[in-house]
Amino acid sequence: MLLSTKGDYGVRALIDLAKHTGEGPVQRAEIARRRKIPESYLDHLLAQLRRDGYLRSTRGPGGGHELAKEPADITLLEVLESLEGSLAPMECVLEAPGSEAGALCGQQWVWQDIYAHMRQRLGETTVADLVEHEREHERQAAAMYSI
Amino acid sequence: MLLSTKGDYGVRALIDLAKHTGEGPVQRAEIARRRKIPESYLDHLLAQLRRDGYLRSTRGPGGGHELAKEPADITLLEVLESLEGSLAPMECVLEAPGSEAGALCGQQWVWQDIYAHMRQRLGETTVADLVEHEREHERQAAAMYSI
DNA sequence: ATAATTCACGACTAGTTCGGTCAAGATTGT
DNA sequence: ACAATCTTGACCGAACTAGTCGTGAATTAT
Repeated sequence: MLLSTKGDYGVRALIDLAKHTGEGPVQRAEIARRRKIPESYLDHLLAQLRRDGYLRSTRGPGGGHELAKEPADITLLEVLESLEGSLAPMECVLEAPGSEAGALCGQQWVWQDIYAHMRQRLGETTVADLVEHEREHERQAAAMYSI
Repeated sequence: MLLSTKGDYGVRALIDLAKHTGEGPVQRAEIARRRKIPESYLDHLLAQLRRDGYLRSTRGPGGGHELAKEPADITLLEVLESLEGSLAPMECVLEAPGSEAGALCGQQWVWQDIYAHMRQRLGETTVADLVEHEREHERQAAAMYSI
């Protein structure tokens, strides 16, 4: 797996926060319950996201977490790289294309192509898109149920 | 990283064998030296590739390893999945698109798209292509040197 | 003041994977 | 017999994963 649960859970949390913008701070426990994330683990991910400026937190009763940016201004690429580090699929894609290490690898050119496509897709997808997709999914589920 | 050194080294070994088809068995030590792979580690990778039918080995003096298939009939996809297991970039891409786990994930649709593209590219690239690319690289390097 | 609520931060842990090494054995050529 | 070569499995340290837990700090309600 390229992504660990960090990238999965962290994005889930951002989606949850994006869906509740303008309703005041959302508590960790709520996010954890709704998105099925162990609460004490979510802690670390929220801390990371806060350090990188994606959300701000307030303590005390009525406190919680809020997005610090517009959902449409947060790309999947930047969030995942914040949570997971580099998304390079293999070591040698990070080497220069003409380098000795790149040539020794033998599959560098294939993976650099795949990596570029991956970053393109992740870079053009925002948290707002993810929320929109989820809302669409909910509408379809509701329609099914009403039949 | 999605790929460990297994996928890297294993493919290097296949490229090396493909380049020496028709010259009789190639020894482990030769491959290890040319491709900069720890020999006793390469051992395991050759064993895996043999089990999956990509090469055959002969023991004793003059023994070594040979490809069991045409280089053009070995795709990068199958080799890497043999060496690394599933290349799924995250857990939820393996869930059904409409499932509960898929919906909970939130980014499933994006990654299924990326995964499909990745498999497409890897599936249409063969060991023969990798060898050809390497030969092209060598020609260019030789041209540079002759100036 | 003080109690209750909520986040903040770091220590700790069990389990797994990574990237190997090493030793003992099997097989074959000379 | 002996040397070259592959075969197999045991073993190992370091790093990473996916958490838990405890203490403390900030804020609000009473």
